[in-house]
Amino acid sequence: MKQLKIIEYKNRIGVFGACCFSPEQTFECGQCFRFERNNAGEYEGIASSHFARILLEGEAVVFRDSTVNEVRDFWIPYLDLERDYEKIVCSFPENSHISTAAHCCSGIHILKQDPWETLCSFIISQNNNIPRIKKIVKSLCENFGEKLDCGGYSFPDIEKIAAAGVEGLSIIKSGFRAKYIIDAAEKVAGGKINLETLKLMTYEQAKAELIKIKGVGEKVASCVTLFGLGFLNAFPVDVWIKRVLQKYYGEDFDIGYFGEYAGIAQQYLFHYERGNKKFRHFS
DNA sequence: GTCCAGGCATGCA
DNA sequence: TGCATGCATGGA
Repeated sequence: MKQLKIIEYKNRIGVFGACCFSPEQTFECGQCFRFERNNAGEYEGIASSHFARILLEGEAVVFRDSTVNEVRDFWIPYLDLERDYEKIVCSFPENSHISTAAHCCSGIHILKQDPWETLCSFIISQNNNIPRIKKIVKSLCENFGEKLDCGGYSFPDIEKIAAAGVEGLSIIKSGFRAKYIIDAAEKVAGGKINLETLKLMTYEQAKAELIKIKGVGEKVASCVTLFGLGFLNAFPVDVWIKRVLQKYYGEDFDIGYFGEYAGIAQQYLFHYERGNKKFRHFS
């Protein structure tokens, strides 16, 4: 655990002492869908019903338009700023592909997102591309969320989505995923699945519960446990990760290879592999 | 027009 | 259990 210092100055709030945090890498690596880079080079967006503008200034993680309380109680946990990521990177197997990826993507933090928001977002992510996932999530919030002082919208309540039904949801154009979102909302709103209780289970138990929801399989469930429930050992395997594993680790890859922080390794590999493709594309 | 996108449900062997 | 196919939508 890192000891952080919060300092307020010129209507900004600076957090000092965090380890290896890059807003760009953290918000561009596909784990959340509501943050964008603005003209000032800050990352701005909404998580649940909290708005922030986030940037780096020297050693500090700086927040504009926030209060000290909000930074301390919401954003520091959300951005996982107290965790010692350097120590975790050192725990990965040396001289492997993960070393390169980790070095390159060392600014990624695993966000502690709201479980319901994460569940919805990753149901939407299936067989979809990131720009359109963002578009659909935005539409979901604008149509069913609450308007906030910043001008944006909160992520919608479970009950509001459950009440909308499949037909009501058609406005967001999520296609065949609408029925999955509604099934998730009904199961959670109806108490069949308690998302907070999942945090107290083992990773395997929590995942098994999530897979009871229609449209939630191994991959989506892994993402929800990793980004929404705090299981850093979760290792979501999607098309990109499959490619990486085959390329660098062979067919007989053992899922336990990266240990208790496999999810962090997964994000390094995912972001690194996607970055490589982009690079090739432009070269 | 065709292909593809942080998958999953379904049907069939 | 393992594999093929359809699925809504929109950008390249």
